[in-house]
Amino acid sequence: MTLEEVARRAKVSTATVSRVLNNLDVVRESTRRKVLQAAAALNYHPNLNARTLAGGKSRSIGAIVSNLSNPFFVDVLRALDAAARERGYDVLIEHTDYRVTRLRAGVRSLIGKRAAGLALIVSEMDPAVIEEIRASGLPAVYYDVGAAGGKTTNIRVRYETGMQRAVQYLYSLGHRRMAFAGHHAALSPLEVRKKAFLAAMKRYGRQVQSRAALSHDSPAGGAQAVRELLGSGFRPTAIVCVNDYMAMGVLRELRARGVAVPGDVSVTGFDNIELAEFTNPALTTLDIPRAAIGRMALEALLQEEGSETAPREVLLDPELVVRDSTGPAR
Amino acid sequence: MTLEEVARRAKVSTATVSRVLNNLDVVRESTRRKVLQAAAALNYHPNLNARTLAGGKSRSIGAIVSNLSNPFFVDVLRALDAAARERGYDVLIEHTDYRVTRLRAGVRSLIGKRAAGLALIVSEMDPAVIEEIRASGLPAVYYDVGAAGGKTTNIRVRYETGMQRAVQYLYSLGHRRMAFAGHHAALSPLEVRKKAFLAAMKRYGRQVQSRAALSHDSPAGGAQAVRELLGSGFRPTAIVCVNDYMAMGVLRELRARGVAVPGDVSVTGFDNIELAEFTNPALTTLDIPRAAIGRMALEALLQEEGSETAPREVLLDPELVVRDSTGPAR
DNA sequence: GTCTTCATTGTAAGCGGTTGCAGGGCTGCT
DNA sequence: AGCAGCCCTGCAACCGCTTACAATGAAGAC
Repeated sequence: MTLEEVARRAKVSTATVSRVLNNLDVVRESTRRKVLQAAAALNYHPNLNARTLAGGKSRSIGAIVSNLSNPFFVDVLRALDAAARERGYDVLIEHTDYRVTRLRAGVRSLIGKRAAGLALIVSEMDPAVIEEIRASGLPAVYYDVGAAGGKTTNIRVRYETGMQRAVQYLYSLGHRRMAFAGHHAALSPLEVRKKAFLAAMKRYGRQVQSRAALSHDSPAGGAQAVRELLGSGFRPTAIVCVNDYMAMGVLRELRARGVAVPGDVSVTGFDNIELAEFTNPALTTLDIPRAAIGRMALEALLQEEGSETAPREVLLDPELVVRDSTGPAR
Repeated sequence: MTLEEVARRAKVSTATVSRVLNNLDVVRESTRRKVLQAAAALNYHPNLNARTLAGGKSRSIGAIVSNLSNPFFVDVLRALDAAARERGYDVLIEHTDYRVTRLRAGVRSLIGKRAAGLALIVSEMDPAVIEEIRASGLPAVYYDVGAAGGKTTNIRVRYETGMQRAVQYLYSLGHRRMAFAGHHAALSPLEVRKKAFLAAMKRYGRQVQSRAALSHDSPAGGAQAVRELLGSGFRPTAIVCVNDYMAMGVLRELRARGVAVPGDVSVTGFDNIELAEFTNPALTTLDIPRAAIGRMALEALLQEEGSETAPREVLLDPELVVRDSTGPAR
């Protein structure tokens, strides 16, 4: 089915059909109905590829996340999607599984599809990719990984602040041996979180001991990290996790080993995903406003388009949410 | 950047550039290099819209799921994506939040983008949508909601079998008062699962009592269902959940009310998502081969394309996975 | 009744690629 | 030297839709 066939059937020109389909009000009501009827009768679906080609602009924005299985990313995505939908855009979702090659491929694909803007909510990054995006001229917003110049907005979370809050809280509960359970990601924010953790530890100097174990971003990875941690002989009284998703595995593994939480070991997460409230015990964590991030990302992208003054940099402070996975050190 | 600019810079025709970019081996090596160099220098990204328009065929397949927050859907999506990627396709992800209007919109969008095929992994459905897809002529695969005719493949899970296994297992543990915690979905498979549960119950006739509570698909919804269930005075010794995702909320709410699992009440889930293993207690559930579903969906779509004989109907049997959330009735 | 104006609709030139067909340059053969 | 034949390229039509501009006809102005 093409525009032309519809036009033929409605006995009008393709231009008119196009006008009707795009709600240009210049069309006479009777003509409009005729066209709509013809389109319906033919089960006509406008070719969106042709549309954006001819129109020059696209109504979709591209979003790339690292891991669709980690609810954090999905939450941001959903907010982004909802906001986009409100403005008449749809979003093309791409995911990388933390691999830079896939990041690059995703970006290329999105640019190739001529997305109206790019949202990179990823932990891995590569300068070349940033440069490629900049050169493409597309408005972009980066979460955590900073990028400068061009139509770029950065949304970042002050992990140092967050980690400090967590560590300080644990310290105040008497914890002096703390471990970090994270995962390898080419760059921030995981690296950042780990560094933030170490920095927070450093403030206490010799008073506290710490140690870090890295695995992959999943509950299984969290469990693995615990095994590594405990296997090493280091006996932490608290484990700070890079995120809630991994923390779920940390909790399970501790339980499996007969370690009571928070009796023997306290555990904290990061992100405050919905599930953090449903673990047993409920997880103490640091809240990041995921919905706001998604919304802001979209705003930023469309604003750039309108060339209004967009906030080039947004900073968010994680809030400590105390639940049941933390308690006084034994 | 357009093909033409690259051509100009490389001092060749657009046809040649196109050939190079598409790896048509007829091009002389030296020319090829020249073109590639020009393209790189210009940070050229082929316009995929123009490409599919001109080429007539697209390299992306569309996938629609009901709820991105429910890991079940994400798991099949990932498998689908991986399989697609292997064949040189990418997948356009659409999600509906269980709303038929969004389903319809998603399908239209996907057809408009001229996806090479459609995978509908959704719980809600509408005959009109099925008809629209059929009329579009696109190969499609449906998970659970059956559709007939056209280039259609159905993948379905024998919920009756699964539910029977769960109920029978619970029955053998002495349970006689069982409840079902599910959620409203316009159609299958939720309705199907509920019906399957009721059917399984019916086999025991008067010997067992049952009751169902419906909320929305989330841990919070599961908690809500428990509140409704217990608030009604019905005191089940076992709660069968429509899926693991909701079961997580069921577990939490029971705990919050001081109900021991499985001491006082046994709980079963459905799907066997990764997290089922990480709940406390670990969840007894019914396994559905999500990865296989994703893979099969893709195979089916591409097979249709090649017009080979594709299995029109695939049936899967859920396996009972016993963990720690079930035990003898009190 | 004639001319201007406005509301509608049509014409046709792209948008950025792909691809069938034609053509130019070389090679090898007689 | 002359010619067939193969490589490699270029030409140009077309994919389906948007949109600037032209054209049509009816209504209003004088």
